[in-house]
Amino acid sequence: MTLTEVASTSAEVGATRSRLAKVDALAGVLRRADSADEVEVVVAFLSGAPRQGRIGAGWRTLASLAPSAASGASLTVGEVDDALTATARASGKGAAAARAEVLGGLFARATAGEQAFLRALLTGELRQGALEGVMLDAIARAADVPGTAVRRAFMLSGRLPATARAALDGGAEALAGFGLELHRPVRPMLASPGTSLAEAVESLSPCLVEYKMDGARIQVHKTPGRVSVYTRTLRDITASVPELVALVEQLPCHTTVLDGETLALRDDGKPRPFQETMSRFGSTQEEQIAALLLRPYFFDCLHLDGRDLLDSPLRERNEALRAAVGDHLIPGVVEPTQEQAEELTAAALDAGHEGVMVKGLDSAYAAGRRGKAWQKVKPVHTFDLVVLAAEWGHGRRAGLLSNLHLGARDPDGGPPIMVGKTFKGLTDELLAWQTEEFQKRESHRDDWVVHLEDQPVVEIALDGVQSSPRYPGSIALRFARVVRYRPDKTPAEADTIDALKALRN
DNA sequence: TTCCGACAGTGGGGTCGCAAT
DNA sequence: ATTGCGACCCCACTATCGGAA
Repeated sequence: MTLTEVASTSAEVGATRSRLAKVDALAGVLRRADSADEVEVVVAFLSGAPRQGRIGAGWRTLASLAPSAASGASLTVGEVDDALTATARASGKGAAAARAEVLGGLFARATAGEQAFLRALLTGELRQGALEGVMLDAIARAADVPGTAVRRAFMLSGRLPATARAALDGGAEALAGFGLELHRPVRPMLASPGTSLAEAVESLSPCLVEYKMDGARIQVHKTPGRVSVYTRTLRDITASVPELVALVEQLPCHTTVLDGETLALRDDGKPRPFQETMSRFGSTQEEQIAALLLRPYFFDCLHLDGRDLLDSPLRERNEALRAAVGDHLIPGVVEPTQEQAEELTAAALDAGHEGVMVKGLDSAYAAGRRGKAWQKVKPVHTFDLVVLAAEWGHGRRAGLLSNLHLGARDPDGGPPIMVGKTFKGLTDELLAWQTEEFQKRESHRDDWVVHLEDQPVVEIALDGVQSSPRYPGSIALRFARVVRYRPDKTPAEADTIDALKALRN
């Protein structure tokens, strides 16, 4: 199959807003693939995720290529796939030059339309309104099998191209062949935000409430003599977490798959800031690994000593979990009253954790989905801050002022101190309003930023603050989002940076 | 007819590894 | 030694489509 056909399909998918039409177009191109190998490549390209993963070249590298476009189309998807493999393989001294060489050659053979597609694909900005979810439906359509069968196979294999290959090659039977396999990670179940503790407990009852900790998600597979540890995105990090491996080896079970959170603690038992856990988590250096001990807190069990539990209700998985992990269980309470749920939440916050998770005890493990069966409840802090400037948006926000620069009041009377940015929480209406209003209040601008005088006050919700090497006040907001503008307030009435700093414990 | 689940898009801060300077 | 890029952790929220109620 030619790259042109894939690129034009992407354009076709991007041109319609109808999801059914997107699925039609994608299913069509999958049916026309010449081989099973080609199906994998086409699925990868049109879901925005090349099989090579990240290839070590981003927007900066691509911008430096700037070759002229070929006049005629000649590239096949197989050739492009080979070029990406060669690019990803480059390492060591001269790797950047080698990548530029390969990609430069590839781009020189591509037409203008093909270049645009490749550029979007490699920077992760396909913006065709179809990624994994829509592609799953397209695979089901192309192979004429139920969507649920495709979704399940994807959840278990974690790989979309391999799922598509099985569906188109062997149909429903091949898809049913995917099972939970030890040392092959499944996509983790995700949670959605809950409105309040009372509502979450009420709507999910009978439920389980447990601590929500501020660390990194881990999935652990154990068979006799072997332990593997994976991240939320299914990356294998076994080699960089030896203390977790050693600990799992000692657990009172032979074969298991566990889901949990890992983080580092202070000497007094309280959690270290997320930044410190991440520093340790991301490192592969031995001294760093020895310097800070990661601890696991398990909250789910997908397999125990020969028994698959994915489809079992949480109640049963929780019983298996308790048998499997000993005292490395995350603190929680089964079928609490509202009062007990509140007590647990207070205890979690008091211990320095983020909040709690509320989970329906009758629910199966719906991997890879952000369903309502798991809800997180965290306290929200709101502050009145000053808008210092705004940046022009991209994509569907092109031509609109989007990303706000936020400042806190200086208690000593100086100019506001920048503490972060946000683009979240803005409706189309608000985007349109601020684009017009801010240009009236403009003091000056550069390429991407419009700076304001007569700065408006905006109410911002946030999860907390963290220390920052970037901002002048040495703190930055975590997960800031707009609640509403406060035209009734002046910058002199905004919250101070000291009030924000008080959030740090 | 209305409601709501699922999806994609739009980006935020921080840290690490690695190669180039 | 420092800097910049790329990758990957954590994450909230809105708009939209189309099936469910």
